[in-house]
Amino acid sequence: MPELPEVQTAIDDLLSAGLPGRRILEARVNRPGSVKPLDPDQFSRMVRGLVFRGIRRRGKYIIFTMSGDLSILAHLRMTGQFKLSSTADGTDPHDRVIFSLEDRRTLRFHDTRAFGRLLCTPSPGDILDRLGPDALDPALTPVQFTHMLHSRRRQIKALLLDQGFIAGLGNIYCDEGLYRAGIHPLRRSDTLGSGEAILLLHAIRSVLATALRNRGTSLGTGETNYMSGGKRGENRSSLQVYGRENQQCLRCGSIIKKIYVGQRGTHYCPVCQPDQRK
DNA sequence: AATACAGCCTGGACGC
DNA sequence: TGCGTCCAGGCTGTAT
Repeated sequence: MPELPEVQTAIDDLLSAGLPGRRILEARVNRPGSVKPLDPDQFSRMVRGLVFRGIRRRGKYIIFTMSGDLSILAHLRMTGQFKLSSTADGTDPHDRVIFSLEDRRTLRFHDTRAFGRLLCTPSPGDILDRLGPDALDPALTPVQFTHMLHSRRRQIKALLLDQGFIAGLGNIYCDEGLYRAGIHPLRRSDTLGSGEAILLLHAIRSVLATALRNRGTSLGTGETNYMSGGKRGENRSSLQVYGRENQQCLRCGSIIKKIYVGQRGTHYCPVCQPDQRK
């Protein structure tokens, strides 16, 4: 599932493949829903002739800075991937949007489950300004993070998943961060001591940094599996709780539990993350 | 303000 | 083997 490390890996791969500087000759939208709320013709007309200038990330959004003061915002959601091919390969039914580039390569937005979106806009801030600070933004200090947690009173796991609170975390790295910080996923955010809050931010960043080094987490195989640059991510072996329900905790040997928090599967160790709800 | 839940999708895992 | 059923996930919109 693309979360911050997977999105960053996708960006890094596009950068090293030399996407910046390339011009879009034409865009074909195979699935109208993938460019909503624009309609396919509108989208194609808008991006035709634009040149990729830069690629950045904010939370889980990819921001392609384009010529003409436009941006293309991409959200991969569950199964979105960008594929850059040197030739016009055979058609794939899951290539939702296909960009023909001036250098004869093709950039494909491949998305099995079709949850992902591409948006071309002059004002990406309309969307990005709704996000909280990026989890890896050094401007987010432990002290600020502590204040943020104390100003809300929600279950910590649900809060970390809220992109308007902090941007970039998804289900996997939330569970991993809470585990490493020893915090129960149902703890209310305003009951965390400042020591715990600081530990949590550090744990989250450490989990993300490891995942980034491993090029993200790929789980199963096949169509729904995360890949970038034609390669799987190697982070799965670094996961300590996610997907390990009914297995032993690697730290204390207790059995990892799975519960649901806000309709999301949530994995934790009942001993290492004691329930101290107030 | 927080929570719940449907809806968007479809491959893959599972049970029979 | 082949069918049916359920699940996974991020995010938005609506209702409570």
